[in-house]
Amino acid sequence: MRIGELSERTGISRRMLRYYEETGMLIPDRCANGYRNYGEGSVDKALQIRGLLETGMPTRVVKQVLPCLKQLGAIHDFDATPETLHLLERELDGMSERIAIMSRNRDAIARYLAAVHSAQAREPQGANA
DNA sequence: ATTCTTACA
DNA sequence: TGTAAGGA
Repeated sequence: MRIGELSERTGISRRMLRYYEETGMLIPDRCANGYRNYGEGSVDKALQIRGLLETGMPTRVVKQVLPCLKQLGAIHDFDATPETLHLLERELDGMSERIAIMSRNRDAIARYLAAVHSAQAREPQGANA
């Protein structure tokens, strides 16, 4: 399939799909006319890449770790290099740290919202902006 | 109509 | 990341 179809099927912009290729995370083959030609497996791969990227993992790491992951994010590669293993250990720490930060902000926002709701419940007339 | 590359905002 | 330019 060409880039347009993959984009529609994954919700990932054409721009980002080309970026995935540029960074070596998802490399399609080319048709005679120069158009990118993606295989069916590209749908899952693209989604997997986006998921990893959203955890804050840098593209260079995603590129290196992609062949060690399975569709849903489960590990299936038992012969990962020692370097990759170490890289993953560092990523795990980074992810934990980001999760901690997000948790703090989530709680802060939840408390703020609870306070607002509580105020509204007691002062229904509040005609603010 | 769709894609391609390069480059700028 | 989006968008524009200039081609195929």
